[in-house]
Amino acid sequence: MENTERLNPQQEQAVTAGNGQILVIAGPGSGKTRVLTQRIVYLMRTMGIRPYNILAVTFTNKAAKEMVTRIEGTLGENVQGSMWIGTFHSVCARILRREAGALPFDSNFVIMDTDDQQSLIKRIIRELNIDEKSFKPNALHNAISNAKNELQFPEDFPRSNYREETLYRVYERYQKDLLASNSLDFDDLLLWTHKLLTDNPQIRDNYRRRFHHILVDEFQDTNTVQYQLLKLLAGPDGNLFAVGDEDQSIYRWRGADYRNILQFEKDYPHCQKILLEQNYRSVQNVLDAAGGVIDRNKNRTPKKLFSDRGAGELIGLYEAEDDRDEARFVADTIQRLIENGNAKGGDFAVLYRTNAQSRLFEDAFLYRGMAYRLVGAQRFYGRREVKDMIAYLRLVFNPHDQISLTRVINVPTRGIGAKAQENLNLAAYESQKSSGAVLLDLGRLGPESVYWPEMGRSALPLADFGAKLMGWREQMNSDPSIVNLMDRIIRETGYQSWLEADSDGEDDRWDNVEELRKMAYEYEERGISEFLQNLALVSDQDTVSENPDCPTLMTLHAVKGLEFNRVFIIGLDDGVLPHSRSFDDPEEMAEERRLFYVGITRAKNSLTLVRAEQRMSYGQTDSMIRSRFLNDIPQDLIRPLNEKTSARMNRTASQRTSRWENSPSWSRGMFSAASSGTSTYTKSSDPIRRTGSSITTKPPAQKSAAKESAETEFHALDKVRHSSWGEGTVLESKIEGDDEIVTIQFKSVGLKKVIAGMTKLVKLSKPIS
DNA sequence: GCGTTACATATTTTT
DNA sequence: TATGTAACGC
Repeated sequence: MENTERLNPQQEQAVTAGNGQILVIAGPGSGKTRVLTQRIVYLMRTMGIRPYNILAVTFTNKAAKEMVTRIEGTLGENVQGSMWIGTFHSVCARILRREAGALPFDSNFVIMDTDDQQSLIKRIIRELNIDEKSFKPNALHNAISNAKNELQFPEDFPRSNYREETLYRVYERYQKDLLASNSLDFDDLLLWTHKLLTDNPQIRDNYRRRFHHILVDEFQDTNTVQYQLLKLLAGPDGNLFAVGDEDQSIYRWRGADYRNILQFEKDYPHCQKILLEQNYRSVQNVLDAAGGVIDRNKNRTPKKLFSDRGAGELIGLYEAEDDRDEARFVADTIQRLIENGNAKGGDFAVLYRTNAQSRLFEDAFLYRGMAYRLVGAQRFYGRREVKDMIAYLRLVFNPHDQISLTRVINVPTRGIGAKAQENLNLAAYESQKSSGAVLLDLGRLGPESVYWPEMGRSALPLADFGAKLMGWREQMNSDPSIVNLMDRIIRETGYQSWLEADSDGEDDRWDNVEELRKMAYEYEERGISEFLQNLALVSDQDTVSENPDCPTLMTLHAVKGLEFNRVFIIGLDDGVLPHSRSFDDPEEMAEERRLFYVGITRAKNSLTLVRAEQRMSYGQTDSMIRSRFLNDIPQDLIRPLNEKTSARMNRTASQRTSRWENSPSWSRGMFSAASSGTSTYTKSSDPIRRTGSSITTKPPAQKSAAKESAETEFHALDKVRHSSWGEGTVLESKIEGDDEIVTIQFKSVGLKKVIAGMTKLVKLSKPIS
């Protein structure tokens, strides 16, 4: 985003708005982050607010980090210690740990992630003898999550029919089990904080007094609890600065409700509403296309995005014969532009509705030997091997953690099967202890343990594992190093060789464990407790390089907040882009539209839309009709790409597939509504979930090409002086948007990132000694 | 326990 | 198609 220029009048108005409630509707690319950070700077510099009195809430760690970087870069002072900037979840976790005295759990609670929740629910279903056919774990999980988002504890949950009664029983048990392991799930963090602040007015008032100014990012994505929390913290007359955009709300299915924006205006009738419509990212054609699509939605603040970047190219539209042709077209186009020297790999993003769509594109890129980056569904922390190691550490830290125990008790397999676990759990239940406690008893006393006889044949392997667990606990207590503990666990369980033997074809699984080991290393000083506490709240995006020099493949959801020079949106077919699951619900259709809108507005200079007449889904070829959303783009902005590309493609013999080689007339005109209108649309285009790596760059050989188009003023190893942090050495400097972000190792305060130009940064001619 | 097979099931995933 | 898993037999 530009930043050397002055704020535009609306931005200025937002930044310098006085006290009270401010609602900033920030269109895509309108300098939202800048307004937010400048606002904080303004509060501190001009209004004299202490950082201690400011709370800024975001949805992602990345956004929080970015804000810290920018604020510190601008102010030239450290605010991280005093100002609270973080995600809803991390802020709540922090509050809960501070106030645990008033809560039914310990301050060192552990946060369960989605997988943990899922397996816990599965176990409960089995234990309560509930019919697994009519109550799917996923559905139950959703029901519980929704209940929590709507501020319902089990006792508040409706029980007016059999179904609800069953849900209630699972929910109640689920909550009980979580507390028994001193664990909270993501939703609990918000729910318990809400309860804490509601039940304890004096605690609530403490926080109200502290947070004079509350700022929220991505306000359209708040759910009920989150919005209620904000209101609790701000109070009826508080200073609440909310930035959002109804049009970019794409997480409805997770409880997000963009109508909180409307609600905000009702709840705070005196609020100031400011509209940011000037776009600094895209050319006007892209914005007009986006406007055409989004204007059809109701319940929104009408906006007219404008840009001074010129009209730019027309929006390309390619109607492929089938999905392979679709991938082929995109890969060829990208390859051509790169080879011509007209673009760099990093300029491109290929966006799609569902992860399954990435497959053909991966094939196409691999076939051409082109590097690409896949931002995938499978998260780093969701990987089995990573989760296993975390579960081990959690179990050592807290042997009563039943969920972790269940996860690793027989991984790698050590002769503790279903029967043995049953015995163990039963004995625990009967003696009113946790399974972990019984296990430790067996480990310590062996055959002398009172539990030994009832374990039957499984006594030995159980005692053996118990003894190991005991050893690890001793290790943890005598040696604070997490890495040493991890290494010992790996050694004594033979985890590495088991993993390597077990993983068929997947070569990078051990790498993931090593990656976790690295992360643990960073926590050596803070200790295992903090490591475990933070683990679930850390997103893996933080560990990934920002701009690789290659095209990125990702879902429309994942691209939110990013921008690319050239964007391809693929799969513009009814049933894929408005996804067929959304057909019967107008709200869902509106969200599909927003999703498309978000995709379009990622493009800075060039946007190409692609669809396919036929697609393969579940081994079946379906005829598709063009997405209804295409009709909402002003038609004079669209340039059909078919004929041209067809001519070129016929010359590229080596890349043909036999399929379209013989195809009679695959090249269609721009609007093939007539031909496709006759085709039958068969419903299922539901894709399959890919289990891939979270964020992968392939082929690895081309992974880390060092580039940076624009020239940086500072370079690695430059010695510099900063107005308040003193002297330091530049480690890295790179252009992000229009900012130059300089990473500096300061003698006084260590590693910091600074925005050149925002702060006085003087190059020292002579090296500092 | 482990390996096989049959079977249903298949958006999106900030924390 | 392709994947995760439940059920079965060794």
